[in-house]
Amino acid sequence: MNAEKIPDIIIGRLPVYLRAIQRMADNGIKTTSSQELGEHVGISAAQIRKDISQFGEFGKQGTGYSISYLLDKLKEILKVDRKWDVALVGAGDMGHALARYQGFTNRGFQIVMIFDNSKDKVGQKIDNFTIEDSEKMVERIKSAGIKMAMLTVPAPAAQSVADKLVQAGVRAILNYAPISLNVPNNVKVQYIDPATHLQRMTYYL
Amino acid sequence: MNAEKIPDIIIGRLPVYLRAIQRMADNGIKTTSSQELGEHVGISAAQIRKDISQFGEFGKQGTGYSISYLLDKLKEILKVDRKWDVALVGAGDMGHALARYQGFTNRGFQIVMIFDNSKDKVGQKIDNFTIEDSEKMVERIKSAGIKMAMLTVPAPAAQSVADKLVQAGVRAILNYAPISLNVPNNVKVQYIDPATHLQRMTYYL
DNA sequence: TAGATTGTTAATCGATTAACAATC
DNA sequence: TAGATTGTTAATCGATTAACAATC
Repeated sequence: MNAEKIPDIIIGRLPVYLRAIQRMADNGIKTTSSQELGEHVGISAAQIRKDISQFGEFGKQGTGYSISYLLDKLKEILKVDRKWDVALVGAGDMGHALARYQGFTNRGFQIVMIFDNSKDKVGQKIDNFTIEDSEKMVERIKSAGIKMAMLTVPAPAAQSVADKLVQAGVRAILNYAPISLNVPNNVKVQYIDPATHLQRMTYYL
Repeated sequence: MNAEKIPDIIIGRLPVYLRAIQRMADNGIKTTSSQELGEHVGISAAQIRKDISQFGEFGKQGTGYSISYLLDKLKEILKVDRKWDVALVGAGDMGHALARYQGFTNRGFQIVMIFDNSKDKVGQKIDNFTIEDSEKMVERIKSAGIKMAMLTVPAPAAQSVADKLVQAGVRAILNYAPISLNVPNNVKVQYIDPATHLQRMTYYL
């Protein structure tokens, strides 16, 4: 493991490699090469080798990478060799879809709390979860030591909820609200805004 | 308008600028500066000026940018000064959430068809939409001339559905399935995979 | 006018690619 | 061994930043 700072852009590609390697593992494949992996994810073989080699020598000349070994290493690097508790804020349609999404559990995450500020929704159930009152959010997150949250509230509420999440000790926010969030440097935000993503493609049509 | 090729990375930032400018317009603000806009979106003022100036001289020295003018120009550049028809494939929880999402219509998009391959779901309604049979998808999309699609099918089905979308003439796919898609060069794909996005942040925790 | 802010240039910084010795 | 493929270096390419003349 290298002590120098790894660029964000490399960290951003690792989950894509991990996803592809996991899929190969699920298909019973035992080894792969930077070339083959590159074809799967649409990235050059040279870049994949360079990215991976930032963290150690995980391959073997002549034969490539052991899938199970690389899988373990990538999970370890990304710290998804454990399961992170995640709070979900906003129990609208998108919140419901995420609460019921089956794809988190194999990939290092589990939703453990759902909040909403509507008195109608508080107390209702989504599968096994009971929607809790946003008023108790800071306290609940803080005492549970939760570091990650997903934000599916309307845009006008998003910044003030984000502020509360930060106050509660959350360090990583997956933001579904269509607005840029202002957070301290030590807090990470990832944005998912379907309209923004669509707008990144229309230019080329 | 500049004839040279604009880098993808710049095109990718424009929707973020557009979103912020739209918000300022909604708040009744009339002008802004590269500095102010930069603070809102977390990008340096120099970069914003450079990005915008690729497409023309939209600002005024001393006073900055007219919000309404910049709004119009950004929409025009991104081709969201019109409304794009979008097909939605996969009527699971995520498909339902997108079908009911209110955030597309002001931003240049409208879902016009929803497909699923489950015989149970075909014929059911989501708000005003009737879920259609995937078997008719290629024909329906082709005859309607639809160029954009959102993919919310399970990962194992995603590639084959993407192939059909391409065959139907779709040129832009917003892919919610947790898998890298293989498409021709003239087809754009954007990826939304919440687990991948979360995994981009755990490294820093 | 004086102050503010653009658009743009040049310098810096960072990322990607090509190439190949090392070696499995 | 011969063939394949890594890890790494150096070269190239591209993106960001700093600085400032132009000008509103």
